[in-house]
Amino acid sequence: MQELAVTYSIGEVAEKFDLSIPTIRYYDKEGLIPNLQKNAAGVRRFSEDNIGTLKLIECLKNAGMPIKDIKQFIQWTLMGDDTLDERYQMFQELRVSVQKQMKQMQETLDTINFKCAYYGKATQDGTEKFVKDEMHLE
Amino acid sequence: MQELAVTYSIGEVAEKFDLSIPTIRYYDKEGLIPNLQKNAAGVRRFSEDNIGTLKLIECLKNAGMPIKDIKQFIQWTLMGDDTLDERYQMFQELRVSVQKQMKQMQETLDTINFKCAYYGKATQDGTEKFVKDEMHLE
DNA sequence: TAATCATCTGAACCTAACTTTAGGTAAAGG
DNA sequence: CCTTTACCTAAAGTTAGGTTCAGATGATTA
Repeated sequence: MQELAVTYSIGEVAEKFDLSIPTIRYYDKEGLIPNLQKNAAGVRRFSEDNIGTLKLIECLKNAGMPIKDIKQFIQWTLMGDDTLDERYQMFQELRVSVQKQMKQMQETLDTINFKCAYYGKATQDGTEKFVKDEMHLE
Repeated sequence: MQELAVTYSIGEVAEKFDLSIPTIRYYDKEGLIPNLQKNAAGVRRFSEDNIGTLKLIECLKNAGMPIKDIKQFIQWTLMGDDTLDERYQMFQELRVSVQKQMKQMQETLDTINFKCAYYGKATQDGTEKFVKDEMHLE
């Protein structure tokens, strides 16, 4: 019984993740995509597993994690069950960090909303003069 | 009647905003802090107004705005009421961008929470084997 | 008076994360 | 058979956002 393994070209993957082809090659060179196979001609073929790794990489990048830390995490996954504690701790710290970032971003959004109201009024008035006084002294 | 103007040294400001002194000088050099005065000896003295500008700079940085765009905004504020439309539009676009970032960060947090649960179980088991199957099939 | 601070300037340096360049290979279409 | 397309490598280049360095100044403390 044969396994029919679906794979993707680097171009397809780039499209899928909205990353440039050189970026994906760079991630590969950095060791972020383990077990990435190449065909006889040396062309990369991405498995579903590799796609999963890339999804996780994108998640960690969004969390603000630097490439070298992502690399460290990938190394840990390759080392098996001995590194479960490190990985668990990493995600717990990451959670705290992301929660902090979200709180901060909410404050940022509040300020921006205030500024939108401020400039909305100011553009209506055609000047900052009135809104400036209004909003500063109660 | 004299105004007694409270001012701060660069060291105090650095402390207050948790920025390095060179970073603040760099912002000044980039023109991000208009009307920043220096005393007779050439030493910067930060007014409440300058502090307000720095607060806004921090907000815009948190929103992911690059320094050159922040600079552009500061230029606009210096040009007066003629640039109200530009500033209003900038903040409206920034709002959309930050809302998008927050949504993305929530998804990131969801993934991280899942991973925390996954590795919590795995560390208890001492192996990924069980939790891997459990969480993938069903 | 001497030394220690905190500050200054201009210029060089640094790091992360890519991007670009140059030159080359393999398969598919006309 | 020729050309276009999609891919390859290694190495150099780029950009943002600072940081570090070298040498100088002025105010305070021992």
